[in-house]
Amino acid sequence: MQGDRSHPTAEAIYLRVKNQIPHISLGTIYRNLKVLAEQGLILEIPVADGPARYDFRTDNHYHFICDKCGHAHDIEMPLPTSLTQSLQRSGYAVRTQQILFYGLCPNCKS
Amino acid sequence: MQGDRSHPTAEAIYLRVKNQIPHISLGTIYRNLKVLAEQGLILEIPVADGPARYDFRTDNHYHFICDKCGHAHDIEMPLPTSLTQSLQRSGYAVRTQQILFYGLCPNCKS
DNA sequence: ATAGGTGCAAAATATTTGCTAGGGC
DNA sequence: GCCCTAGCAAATATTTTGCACCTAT
Repeated sequence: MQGDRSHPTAEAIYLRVKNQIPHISLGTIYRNLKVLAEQGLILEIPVADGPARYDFRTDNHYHFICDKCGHAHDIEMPLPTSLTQSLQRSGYAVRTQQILFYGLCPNCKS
Repeated sequence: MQGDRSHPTAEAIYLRVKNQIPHISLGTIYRNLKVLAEQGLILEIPVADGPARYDFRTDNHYHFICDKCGHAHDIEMPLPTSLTQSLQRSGYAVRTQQILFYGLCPNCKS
């Protein structure tokens, strides 16, 4: 699962895990995802008009949510650390950040 | 409402509007917020662990959600347009973007 | 009269929780 | 046995929707 780049919803994870552990329940999935997210081991991505996505990558990167296919793409671009630094100078303690783009992905655009 | 900087939830907006229009319903609030957001006239901000916030500013800016007080602060920093441009060069059609920081705000940090 | 927007309430969706029970030490 | 975690189902939270009605054109 660590190598997963598909940003699945809790539901999708549930279905997948169920193949391995047929009696697992959705509640358990949510419970564990929440704990993992609190620990900072995974990333919870709340999305407009839909269930949250989960990301198993914890290195800083962006996401692009396609309006049409709904797929969440990883965007490989370096984070401008200047933003975080600037915030910290202003007295904010940044725990995590999230940069989200919405629009049409290359596939759906054409 | 246009000058509002408090990033209210639909519920908060409902309560406020109800002062003016006592018989308004929450469903109508949601309905109208959704339309406005689709038109790009307001911004819908999905938040982890809570209801979406709405922002009446449409100029590009960031938000900082405090883990403790839950308040959404406006962060006044210029958007690096290079990111969007880079995405567009890669074939993405960017409709809107959203940069969200989570952590402790200056008030709650101390 | 017709179109568009609304109230109301039910439905749909998403997530959390209480409680009981089972597995590992 | 004790503790931790899970299953299950109910509860909660959030958002959307159907439908009848009202109002302005």
